[in-house]
Amino acid sequence: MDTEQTRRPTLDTVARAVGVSRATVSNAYNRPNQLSAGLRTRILEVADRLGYLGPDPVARSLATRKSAAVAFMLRSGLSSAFSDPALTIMLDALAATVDGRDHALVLLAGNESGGPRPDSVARAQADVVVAYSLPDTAPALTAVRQRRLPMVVVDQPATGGAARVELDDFGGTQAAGRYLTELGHRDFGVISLTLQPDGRNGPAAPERRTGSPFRVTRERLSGYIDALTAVGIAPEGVPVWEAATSDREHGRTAARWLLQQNPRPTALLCMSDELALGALQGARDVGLSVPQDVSVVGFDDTPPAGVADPPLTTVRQPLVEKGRLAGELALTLLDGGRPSRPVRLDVELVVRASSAAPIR
Amino acid sequence: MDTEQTRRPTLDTVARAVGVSRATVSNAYNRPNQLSAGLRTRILEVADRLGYLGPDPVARSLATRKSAAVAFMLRSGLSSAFSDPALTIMLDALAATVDGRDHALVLLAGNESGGPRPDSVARAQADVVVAYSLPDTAPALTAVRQRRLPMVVVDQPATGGAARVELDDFGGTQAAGRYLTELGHRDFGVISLTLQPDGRNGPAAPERRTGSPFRVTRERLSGYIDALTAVGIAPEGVPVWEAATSDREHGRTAARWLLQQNPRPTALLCMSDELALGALQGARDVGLSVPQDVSVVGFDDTPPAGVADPPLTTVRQPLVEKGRLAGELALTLLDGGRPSRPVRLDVELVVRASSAAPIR
DNA sequence: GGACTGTACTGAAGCGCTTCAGTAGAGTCC
DNA sequence: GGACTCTACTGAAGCGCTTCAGTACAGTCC
Repeated sequence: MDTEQTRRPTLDTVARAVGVSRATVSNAYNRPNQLSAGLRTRILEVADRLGYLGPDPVARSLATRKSAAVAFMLRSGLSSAFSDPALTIMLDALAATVDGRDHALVLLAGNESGGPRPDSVARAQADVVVAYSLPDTAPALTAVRQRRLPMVVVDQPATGGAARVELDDFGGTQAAGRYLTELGHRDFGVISLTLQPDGRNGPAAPERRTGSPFRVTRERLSGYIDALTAVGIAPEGVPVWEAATSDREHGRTAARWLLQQNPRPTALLCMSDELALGALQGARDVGLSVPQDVSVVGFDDTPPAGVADPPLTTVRQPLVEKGRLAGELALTLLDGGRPSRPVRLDVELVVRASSAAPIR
Repeated sequence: MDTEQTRRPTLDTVARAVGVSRATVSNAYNRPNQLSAGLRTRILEVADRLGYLGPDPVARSLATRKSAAVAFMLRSGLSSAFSDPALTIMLDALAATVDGRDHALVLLAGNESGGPRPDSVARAQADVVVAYSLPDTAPALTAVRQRRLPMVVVDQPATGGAARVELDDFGGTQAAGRYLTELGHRDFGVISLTLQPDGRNGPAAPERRTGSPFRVTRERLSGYIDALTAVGIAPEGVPVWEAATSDREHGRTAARWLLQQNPRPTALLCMSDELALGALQGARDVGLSVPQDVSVVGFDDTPPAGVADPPLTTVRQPLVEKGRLAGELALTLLDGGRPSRPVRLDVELVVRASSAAPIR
């Protein structure tokens, strides 16, 4: 007898209590115009009295094949969503766009392989997924495709009908590189984002630099290299440090190593502001001053770049715009819209005090 | 005929193809030891060939009543999770703790009422929920209780068996206030976090200051007031500005108004670093310098506080520890553990250059 | 060689909901 | 007053999976 008390009420409980069919109770919640206002009120009252909270989300999802959530696939741990400024700003804009759509945001953590495990994708309850800067080879991408979930990809090549927003990464680093060569720099060091999805951290031999599955890394590297070869610098001679993650600690380590090379670089080309900010510290560690002894350029133009000491010369990318666009594309797909042509965003070189002509 | 081709394969499809029962296919995925290794391999092969991705997450959730997700209830929009430094740092630590548990993180956006709408809570697919600094009266809390989901609350009173982690907010602001009175300050202005859940922004009359449903605001205000009354200052005479959200823009506006009051405060007591950072700018706006003309203290000790100009005197709270603890409590509840006694974290006054004795 | 024990697998009953094709009955129309 | 249309509601078939109580059968034991 008492078991009815302890079990959570369901549609059925309410239907029985009111003396109508289950379908009618369902309609009371989902299609108010399918029943008389009076009955509806009565149903809702009884439901309330019984402590029934409305249709169970999971059961509803099963029946409707919708889950009212947007999934976001991260390249690494959940934590990166809250600690990497470039990602945070983008997610912020994405969230703000998707907000008010009554969809929750599901964050899918990635691991070393670059992106979430396929089974956590298979398991995720979402109607649309946004992938951000995963390696082209990420198993997670295949999993999404197999589930036939609509997807928008950011900063990576589109695969099989995904909507895409991307950046002129190449143009950005090329501009930064050219700016430095024009200042007269000839000895460079590169602090790179991950080149290969094996979590390595350290100097990257030339073999490792080609065919990176990370579009962003690939493009940014090509842009820098392009600018250097344009003035006759041989790419193989340029030392590259590959940072396992984009944070200051890795940038610092990288800079310390690069500034020990011979010839010592007079300019450090970084692939993110966080790395560049770390490089600033690294230079200080080895007793060099920026920009007198060494110039440092970053990428992203996140807020810390502007207030760094010295303020960072960097390539500005429209992070907010990127997030907003990704959000809008996700909403379009959610409504059954077809993915439009890839959207490409422009970048802009922002010159500040961390760069100067080399001392002859 | 062809419809079989276009429909997504299910457990049944695979079972039929292999010629075994559905239960056996289910076992192949969930309880490998319940069938022979050979059969299992065969099933997995066929599944793979058919493009079957493994049990559908929603159906599985319905059958098991588990969803492999942790929900986080935000007081305001999704976006605050990525833009408020104090929140970001805590979430980062929480995420890092929960990570590797194969649970996704579901972010539930709040609205003006303070926290998510009850129906979005009712709809959320999660096994445990973490509530952060919601008003005591938040409908979302009731909804969680009705769903009988385990909950851990952070920075708010526990209700009905929730696990809790909280801060010595009172002690923190009391210490900050006392420090300033000891320096000789007697004229104060307070920049407060939201007092009442109606989204108001502006000067807060004394009626509005009592009985705030926000524990954090309540405690921090009491701490400040306590320190002031201790030296004979009447609380009603202290101007308080209530900021609708904790960001710099609001802090700036608040400071401009407070510094126009008569007598002009010689110290601004802020309830967050973001507000204090804005107050720094606000003081500058009206031609006052910090700390010569006016002292400013914050709360949180987020990274920007340390690098502000001038660096901010503030109350440090262990944000990382807070997030980590919340994560661990969530994991405990997830495993069916009972909530332990509330955990209370200590704070510490960090004196930097934004505060000084008033000029006589 | 009969009783017992595993092992490997199956059938069927849910999990809680949505939705579609109806049906009953009241109202409208000429 | 018969044909038609609405409105308000119901019955039942899923959605795709897990799980529990079996069953069948081979192996072990004395």
